[in-house]
Amino acid sequence: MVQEETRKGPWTEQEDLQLVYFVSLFGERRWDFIAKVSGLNRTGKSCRLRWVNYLHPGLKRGRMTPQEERLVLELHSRWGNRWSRIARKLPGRTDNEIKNYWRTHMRKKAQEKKRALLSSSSSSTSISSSLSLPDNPGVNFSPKSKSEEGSLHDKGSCSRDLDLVVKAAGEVSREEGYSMDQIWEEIASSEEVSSIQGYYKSFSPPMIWDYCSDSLWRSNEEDMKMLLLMGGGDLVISNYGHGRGS
DNA sequence: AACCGCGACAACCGCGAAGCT
DNA sequence: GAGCTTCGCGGTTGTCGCGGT
Repeated sequence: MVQEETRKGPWTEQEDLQLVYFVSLFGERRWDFIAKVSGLNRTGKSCRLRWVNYLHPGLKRGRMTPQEERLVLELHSRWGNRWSRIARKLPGRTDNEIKNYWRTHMRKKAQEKKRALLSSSSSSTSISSSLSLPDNPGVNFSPKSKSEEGSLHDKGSCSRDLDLVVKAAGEVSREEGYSMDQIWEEIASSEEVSSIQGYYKSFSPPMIWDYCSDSLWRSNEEDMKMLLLMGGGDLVISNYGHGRGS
């Protein structure tokens, strides 16, 4: 038995096309089955992810709007890292997208706070010693990349409540180590208190995510088959957008 | 022009829950 | 009820493009 190795990495347009077609035939379930019969050399898991995060009709692409940003902050302060739950309240956005946004956004905030803290307490060594500066390797900030270590040269603006939270976080971290995520959580919850009150009450978007999945797609099924037969994949995929710069 | 830092996004992995036999 | 399979979630890593130096 010579089994081809399962493909990993970026999806090609052809793979997207195949996946879209087979999901249209069999629906959004039995991903292992779809992976098998489609001839895609992918795991069911990978197929599902690709569909949910990229190929699903009705996905919004592009930057988050200010409303969406506020809603993410609000919901995160309520539910924590329940990304899928948060995503259900943002039609067209995926949990992955929100998660990525959150990490980027909060990382930036945390870095700004760290810098603010350092500049405001340069005379005191107690707080700066709690942060994971290059010369303080013992503290659990666990940066995954150079970018997370933060540059000391940039300037950032910030609010008072954030200062308090990060200061408090610094106190704790001195005691026993404190993860970046925990600090971000604190930052977010303080932001929510200061700036987002009442927003959620006035914003309750329709849950199109809940009903768009099958019905929307099915209307295109015949078109899809035609395009496959005609070799018109480029057209279809361009409608979904494909990777960067589409 | 080359390099670097950073943001944005895609994709993988591990684990637990849910569903099925 | 046990064992197995499938699915979904959250965390993490990798890659690419862009702007600044």
